[in-house]
Amino acid sequence: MEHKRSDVIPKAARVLSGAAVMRADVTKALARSFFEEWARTGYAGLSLERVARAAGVGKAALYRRWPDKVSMASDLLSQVGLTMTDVEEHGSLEADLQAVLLAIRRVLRHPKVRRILTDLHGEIERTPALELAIRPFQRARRERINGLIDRAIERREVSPSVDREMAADLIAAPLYWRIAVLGGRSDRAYIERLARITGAALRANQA
Amino acid sequence: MEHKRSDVIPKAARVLSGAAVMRADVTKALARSFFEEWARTGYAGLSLERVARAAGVGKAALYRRWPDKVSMASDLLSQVGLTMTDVEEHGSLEADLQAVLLAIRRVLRHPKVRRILTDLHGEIERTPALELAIRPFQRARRERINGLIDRAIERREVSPSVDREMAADLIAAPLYWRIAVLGGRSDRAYIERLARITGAALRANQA
DNA sequence: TCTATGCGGAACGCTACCGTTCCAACGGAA
DNA sequence: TTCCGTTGGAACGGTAGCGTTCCGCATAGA
Repeated sequence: MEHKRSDVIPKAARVLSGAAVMRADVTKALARSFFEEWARTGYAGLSLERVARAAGVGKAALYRRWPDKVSMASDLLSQVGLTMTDVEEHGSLEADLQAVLLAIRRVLRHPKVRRILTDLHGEIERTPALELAIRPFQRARRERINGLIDRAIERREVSPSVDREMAADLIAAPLYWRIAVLGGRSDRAYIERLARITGAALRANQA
Repeated sequence: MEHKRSDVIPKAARVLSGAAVMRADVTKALARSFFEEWARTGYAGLSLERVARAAGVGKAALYRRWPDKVSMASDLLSQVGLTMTDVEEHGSLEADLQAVLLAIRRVLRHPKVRRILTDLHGEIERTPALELAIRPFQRARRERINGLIDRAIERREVSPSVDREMAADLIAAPLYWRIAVLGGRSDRAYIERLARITGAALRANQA
């Protein structure tokens, strides 16, 4: 937060120094090993000493970049690319839904992402600073779903008085529950049917 | 598992001993403080030393009952009452749904339950033994939903070829997501609308 | 009353992580 | 080529939990 990387290494240092800048490969190795350890041990069990060791890096190099665990987590999370390029328009509510569900599944399929995400959801109540770090992700998902609903309203597939908040819950929750919480499978047929049924729910969703 | 309380204190000891049995009030204090600490620090950060201290009890008293953390957690979880008395029949699919949703909300409203549950879902991937301990709860929820669907089929409200697995996901997930993951509210109106919309989804759910 | 056992409390040795500090060595910009 | 900050590595004192062991006391059944 107040100790982002840019604070630790003021620009002046890069410009004025007649010598080395912090090595990008070391930073990358630390970030990689941070998420690796997070998935393995959970946030609470995460040891910065082990992170540095696993990265093949001295502890000093880590503490020179981030002052503590929560700053490191927030900073790294905020740098994860929001690969939200798709503004899908697939012709119908069900087709749009299926595209969104497939996108969610694509993310939740990575075991590391799945573990970090469930762990994060439990940890946020204990470490509120982490909530700020995932706000952008929540907003991104929300906007994506809002776009989907806007198009459905234009097509007169759902009522303009639809409850968007509930719609967001209806779309994201069942798949998250199935994959991340229950550890279950979700093949193509499951996604297709879930899209169809969620579509029916949204058509019935009006204030 | 292999170290349940009944193993640690064989019946013979109670019968043959000319003296004291382990005190129930101490056991109860330990159980209480175990869940308290769990909600506060998370499973990974849970220290048995702190549990004993908070219970006003010596560490020896704790280790005399359970050999380690995971045994204690499994044993205590298995003793939590499954308050599943209600076999609700409320006349319609939507009314039954609303009753189930209200029951779920009643559980998730307790902050301690909510914290332990989200923490548990994250921890299970790391500590598979915990999964066995919550199987009974999952089964109970599943049977409850199965009963609801059976009645809906009898009333010809949903197709007999309904996908029960998906139905279970559709019913439980959105409310869990909203309350436990997002930390959001869920007033009476929300529950009523969610019941109505979920009903529409189930009516559309057929193979 | 006698007696066996659980009781709280304290201490044991061990391991691990924190956050800091020092060092000699390396390497890129001027 | 010079020079200066980053590098990996090691060590620091401090905190904390684990799982065990030992006390002297309290207690409840025979």
